[in-house]
Amino acid sequence: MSHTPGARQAQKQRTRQALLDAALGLLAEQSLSSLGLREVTRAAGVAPTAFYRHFRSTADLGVALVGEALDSLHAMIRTTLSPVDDSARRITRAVGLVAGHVDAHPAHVRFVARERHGGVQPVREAIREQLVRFAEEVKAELAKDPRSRGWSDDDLLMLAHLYVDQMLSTASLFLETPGDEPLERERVARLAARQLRLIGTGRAHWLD
Amino acid sequence: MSHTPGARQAQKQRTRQALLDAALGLLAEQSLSSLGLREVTRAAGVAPTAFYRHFRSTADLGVALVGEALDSLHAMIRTTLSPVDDSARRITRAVGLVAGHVDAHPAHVRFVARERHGGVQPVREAIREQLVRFAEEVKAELAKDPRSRGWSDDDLLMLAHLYVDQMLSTASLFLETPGDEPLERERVARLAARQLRLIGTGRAHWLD
DNA sequence: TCATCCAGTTAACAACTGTTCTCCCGCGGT
DNA sequence: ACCGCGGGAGAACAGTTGTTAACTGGATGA
Repeated sequence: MSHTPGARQAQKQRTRQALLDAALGLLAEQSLSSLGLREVTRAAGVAPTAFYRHFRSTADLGVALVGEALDSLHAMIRTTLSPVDDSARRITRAVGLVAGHVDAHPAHVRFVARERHGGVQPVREAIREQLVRFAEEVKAELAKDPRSRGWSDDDLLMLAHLYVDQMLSTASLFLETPGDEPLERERVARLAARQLRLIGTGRAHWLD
Repeated sequence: MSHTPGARQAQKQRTRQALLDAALGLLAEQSLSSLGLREVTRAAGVAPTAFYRHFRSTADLGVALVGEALDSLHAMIRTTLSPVDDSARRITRAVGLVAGHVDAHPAHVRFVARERHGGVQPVREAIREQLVRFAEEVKAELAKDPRSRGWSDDDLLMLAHLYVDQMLSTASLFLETPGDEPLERERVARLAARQLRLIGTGRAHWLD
């Protein structure tokens, strides 16, 4: 019907996205290593064999999901980053950003937390690689802070990893608390804020 | 009375242990949610139907594994606990204990790290419950320290959770570094030591 | 306009899964 | 010495799995 260039590839990427979305949905209640090829195609509404047009295996699909999930995390890290200091107001703002991201992309957060130590090696490596990149980005931002004067590169990277791990841990904690329990959410938020404050305190006196 | 040392029940627990060990071995390269009943019995050298004499499902077996794995972690936490202070010597000792435990029980560490956020809800809850118990134990030990004077119970628990998470993170990091790379191991050990030192520094100035 | 390409389909394969029933046989209590 | 309990084996069940092959039909490029 339409000779518009790209309608072909557009449809292909559409079903590819349908497969990714279907998989992400199914991964809410299982791990990637138990995700079946047919299961995914069934949920996506396509024939089993169509899967091979996009991915070699479910592990391959998992690696693609890592990119998707970490892209959304990337945006949050950026916004969480700029105000990295100990001011109580900014810490609570950072925790709020994490909470908001968990609300906006719960499946992505769950996927990363679950498969970071999961049973599929290529996916583990892909996640680790991305988290290292994040830590380096955080380190670069920390280096700009006047408070980092006198810090070695290694120590800055160490602190960056600590922040990244803490953020992921907090996100996973938010994920586990049901959304209809605002008082529990507040408890988690205050716990995370205090942990960030303690790390910040350690940072302030690191060179003593 | 059923206090009979019975060769009967002894054999039963023997095959039960064989199932647990076989499962733990298989879980080195996959997640619990993809672990098959027949797969386990095959590796254990028993008939598939024998499985039901001990567990209702693989998820049930997973919960049993949590107990086993966390028992071994428990012992390490205890020994790591007593010298919780900032002396560089004791920190490196604690890190060494973690490294030693990973060497002694790699499968247990891997299982806990993997299934803590894994796809089987009952197992996740069992792990979380045990980790909460650990944190409370750590908190109790921290409370004995004269340095904790003036700390609120909530803050002590917060710090305890931070220590537990940090220990698990370190253990998982050791697990991922191949054992035949002593220089990489040393790098991980020093990273963990510095992170502990930073937390300890924050602790020392918490009440400022 | 027409031949080509290629995402998606249908059909079929052997292999594997969890679960039920039936049977076996050695230990434990009497 | 006997019988019953119960851990384990064996066979069979209907479903599901990943993967290959041959096919269809609409978009694509000359």
